[in-house]
Amino acid sequence: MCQDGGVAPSRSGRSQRRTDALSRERIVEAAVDLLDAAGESGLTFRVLTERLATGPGAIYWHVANKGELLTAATDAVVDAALAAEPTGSPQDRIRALASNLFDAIDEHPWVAAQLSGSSWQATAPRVLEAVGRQVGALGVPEAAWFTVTSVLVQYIFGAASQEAANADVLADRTEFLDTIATAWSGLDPERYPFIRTVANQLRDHDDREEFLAGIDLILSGITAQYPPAG
Amino acid sequence: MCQDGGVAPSRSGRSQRRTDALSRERIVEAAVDLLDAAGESGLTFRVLTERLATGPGAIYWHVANKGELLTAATDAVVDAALAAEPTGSPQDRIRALASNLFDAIDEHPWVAAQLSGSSWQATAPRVLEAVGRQVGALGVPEAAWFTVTSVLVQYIFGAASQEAANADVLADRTEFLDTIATAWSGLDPERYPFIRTVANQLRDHDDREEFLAGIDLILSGITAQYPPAG
DNA sequence: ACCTGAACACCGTTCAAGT
DNA sequence: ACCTGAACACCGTTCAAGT
Repeated sequence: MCQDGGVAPSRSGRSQRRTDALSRERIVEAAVDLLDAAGESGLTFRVLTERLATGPGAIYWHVANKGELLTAATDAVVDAALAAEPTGSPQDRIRALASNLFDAIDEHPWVAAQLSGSSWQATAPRVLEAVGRQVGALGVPEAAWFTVTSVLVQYIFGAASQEAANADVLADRTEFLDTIATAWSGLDPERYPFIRTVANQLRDHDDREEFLAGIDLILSGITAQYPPAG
Repeated sequence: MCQDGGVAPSRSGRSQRRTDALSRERIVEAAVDLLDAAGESGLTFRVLTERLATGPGAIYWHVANKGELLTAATDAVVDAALAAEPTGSPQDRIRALASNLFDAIDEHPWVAAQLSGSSWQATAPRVLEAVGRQVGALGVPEAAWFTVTSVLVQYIFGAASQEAANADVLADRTEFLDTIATAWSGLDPERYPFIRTVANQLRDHDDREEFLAGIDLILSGITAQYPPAG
């Protein structure tokens, strides 16, 4: 709880450790930990104050309210995912960016719900910037930059969100897919002919692979609609 | 409120048989109303019991907990959006389905957050079935049905969710876009060259049009990767 | 400036009791 | 079977008071 590990020798009998003074950064870090451990309902001010060994008022000094804390936590995760500069062809870079974002949401499933809420406002510019640059490099005409970039970003977060929705439900991946596939196989064939046909494809598919296949499909569409100048 | 002894013979306008008895259906209906009116935080058991003139225990008799209620409400909205059978070419039908889902989330923004949570489990089969049938009709080989359908559905919900995120923040659409565009124009040009270039495209864009352009882009990709048998 | 901690209004949920 | 309503544990947030 209050491990000190402090470098500074202090005149403390019962004084607060200055080394781990509370800060916005430390609060956000703890929030991410709690969210990772137990999902959105795992982040409460009581648990947070206990973890940080303070009172609620201390946290409110650094953070306006729970919403802002959630936004800051989301921001931290997305920023980390965008930190690595991708290399290679524009296509390769788009795949790498998409991969990193997908993995980040997979590891922090609570981010998905945030991004379809008001936290999106704060995060959008950085994500659009990172993807948009590569769209420009792809040779897409400037008039279509925004549209094309939006499609990619919306797909990335749509796919990652559904991945997160699944991750929420069951930890064991293959067992989970098996359960769903079996459930789907049992649906009324009159009403769900497509689902039944496809149930077995679900059984041994790889989410990440499927996701990247989707990126490639969209990249194909971009090339088809905006062929590289030649 | 208006407690109405039996089945009143109605004569004019919409005939609405009112029964006093509480029912799951009536509860879900009220929940959707509350969510529409004030978002996710607008749905509380207190407001709900008041609206339905009962106690919490009565609601718990019909519904297991708040989560189940939220899932049921989400289901109701999505089902309504899928109710209309689309007509025309497979492409037209996919556009129509996408439009209907987009509009449904635009009208009920709280649905977006639900679909990236556990409610997705319950809703997925119907959505996939509706879209998947058209993918089959498109001439896509069966081995790719699931992948292609997933891409479309993930894009639809990704785009709709971000639309919902925006809708949450401000009611007035054009004023909102203007605010964002202005904010974007003010970003550091060193770090956000793409965003700045694109800020003006944002100013007079139409969300729905943009969304449908995205659908067309993906349809292009499908045709490029799986050309119709000649 | 930064932090404490009791207090407040509100939340989802339960349950003995009524019909 | 269906409903009532008081009660419970917990939540985000505030604020007078301390350093």
